[in-house]
Amino acid sequence: MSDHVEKLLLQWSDVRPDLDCSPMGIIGRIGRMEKFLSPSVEAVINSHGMSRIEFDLMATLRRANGPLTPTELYKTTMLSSGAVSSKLDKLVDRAWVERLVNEEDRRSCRVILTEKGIGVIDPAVEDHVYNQKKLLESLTSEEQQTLGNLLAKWLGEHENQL
Amino acid sequence: MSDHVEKLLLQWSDVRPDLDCSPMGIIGRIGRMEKFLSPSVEAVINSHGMSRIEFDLMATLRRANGPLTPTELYKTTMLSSGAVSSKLDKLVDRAWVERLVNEEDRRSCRVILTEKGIGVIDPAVEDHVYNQKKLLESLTSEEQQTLGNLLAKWLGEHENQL
DNA sequence: TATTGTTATACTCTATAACTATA
DNA sequence: TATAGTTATAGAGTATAACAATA
Repeated sequence: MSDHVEKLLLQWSDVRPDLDCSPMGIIGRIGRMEKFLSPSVEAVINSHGMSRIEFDLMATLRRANGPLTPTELYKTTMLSSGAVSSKLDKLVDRAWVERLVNEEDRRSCRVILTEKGIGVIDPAVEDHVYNQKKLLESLTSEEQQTLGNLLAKWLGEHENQL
Repeated sequence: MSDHVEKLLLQWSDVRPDLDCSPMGIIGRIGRMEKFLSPSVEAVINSHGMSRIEFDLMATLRRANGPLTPTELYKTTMLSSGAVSSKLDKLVDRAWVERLVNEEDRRSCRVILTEKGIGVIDPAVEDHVYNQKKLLESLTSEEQQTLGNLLAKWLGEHENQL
């Protein structure tokens, strides 16, 4: 069973035999796997009445198990500060999160999930994880382990370059 | 050296010990690796005076080594037909590609790279591949091989579900 | 009637920076 | 003067479907 990128590499070796295109084999496939995964992940999340970004914010708050500032939120989610602000507005509208005044530094605030918000994000995360599990079933659990470790190794070195 | 997703999994196991979040370890990392790779890939491509989408279209034409219809282009690049149409307009403006009339089916056309276009895409691809190679250097060539094979296996089964 | 490609629309996301209120 | 967060703006991409020309 060959994939799209394999055909692409064959074409390149015909047209530009002087070029070693093997790095495309990995980076091209990472991008392609992302493109295949996204619609499924998005669909599950949307079925819980939220966008993927809103899910990321709520899930970040949930697993932090306590208040976070908008700055902490945009740094861990890799979003811009502006994006976090406007998304928080919409989550506050739905009473899924609250902004608490920070008495120690009144420029800042602390964002928390409401009880209602926890009631929304918990089943969403459960569905999300179940969906992810199904999506990976075409690899054995050993292959999944290996894949996860290789990605973790790469990320460990690149994230720490920041 | 631990990565961001590992910390995230630890947090989940604290807050929701009932949930097996290990699938996040792979899908989360795929998305995160993509987010780290993109800016670098984009920067190299932009330095050749084109957007990533324009690069994808030009590279697709280059390795096809002959004319393609807009339909073939949007299917292989996973873009919408509308996106391809408007991007082709801009590439035609720069005289990097041409639309040839298809005498056999006058609804359709055949898109080709001009000599000028080939002169632009070839060095861009060379730079792109070199950049990708550098980006992967934190993995050994054996690890790269394993990673590519695992991704290819997953994609081979999912792409063929279409 | 179906298909190819183009065009138009509205929507989302992004990046940037101006702005406010505090420190 | 610097920082935290909000707000406003413009640009790029996407999805959708209406549309014209042709089959």
